[in-house]
Amino acid sequence: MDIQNKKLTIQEVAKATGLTPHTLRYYERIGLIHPINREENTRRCYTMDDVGWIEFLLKLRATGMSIKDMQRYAELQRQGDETLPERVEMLKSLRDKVESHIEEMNEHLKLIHYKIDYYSKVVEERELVKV
Amino acid sequence: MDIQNKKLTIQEVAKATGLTPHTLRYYERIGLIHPINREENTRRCYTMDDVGWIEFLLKLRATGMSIKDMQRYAELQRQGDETLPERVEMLKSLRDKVESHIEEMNEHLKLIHYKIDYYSKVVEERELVKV
DNA sequence: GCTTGACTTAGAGCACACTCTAAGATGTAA
DNA sequence: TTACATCTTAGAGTGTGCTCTAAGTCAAGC
Repeated sequence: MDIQNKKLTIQEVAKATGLTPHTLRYYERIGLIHPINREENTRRCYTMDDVGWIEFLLKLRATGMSIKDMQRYAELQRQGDETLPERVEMLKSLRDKVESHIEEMNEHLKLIHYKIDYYSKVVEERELVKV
Repeated sequence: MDIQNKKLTIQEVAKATGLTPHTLRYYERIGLIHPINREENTRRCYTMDDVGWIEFLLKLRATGMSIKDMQRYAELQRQGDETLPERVEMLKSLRDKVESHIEEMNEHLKLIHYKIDYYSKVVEERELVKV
């Protein structure tokens, strides 16, 4: 069988994505994932495309996008190419948010470095006094 | 009155820090802030030092430190200089977490940039076909 | 003196994002 | 065939971090 057409069980997708079967069904229920095909029986049969989409979702999630916004994005995706401009706008807004978040983290990092250095020196001096 | 010794009401601290009075009381209740002095009556009287501590807390929070860890840090801070080594360890662990978080965000940012470019080109081509 | 508004507390309620339970159906191995 | 694991659903429960409510006290302005 073509590896691209390989069908996967919910367990296999869970293992591949790091999500639990519970969470995969939850994401489908709330519309983050389109209704997965059921082949032969009532059980879900995922494709590699589905896994790709879930991995993209996880990246959106990791950047701090809310479920609400991911639902909107998923809905647009299902509506087809007509919605590309709106999706680009969403991605641009996300890009700006992530960029300013990174800037903020870099600022906080400076303070953390400063505190580590300063406190380390104080500890050193206290050690010297003891000896 | 010396500006450093200026006493502040909960409203003033709320305005200065961006937290609400509710949240300020909550943070005190759970030990993120030491019990604030009550002068003349039962009402809280904050000092500039208190505001400085709260601002530091907000930076810890912004880096994703949990309330539980902030409680631990606050407790150590109140115990004095003996706990400096443990606080340095906490800060080092936070530094590592923030650094790898920033790295991850930069990776995600690349994908977002790529998608924006790719989709923008697709949209452009669709526009050309229409005209 | 009275109203208005800010303060106090303990504790309830909320939004988010899962995470799990219960009860039943179905597939797989011995 | 029997046992057991895994699947299904709807819906309840959980952890985190607030956020608000209720009921009462207090102080300042009209």
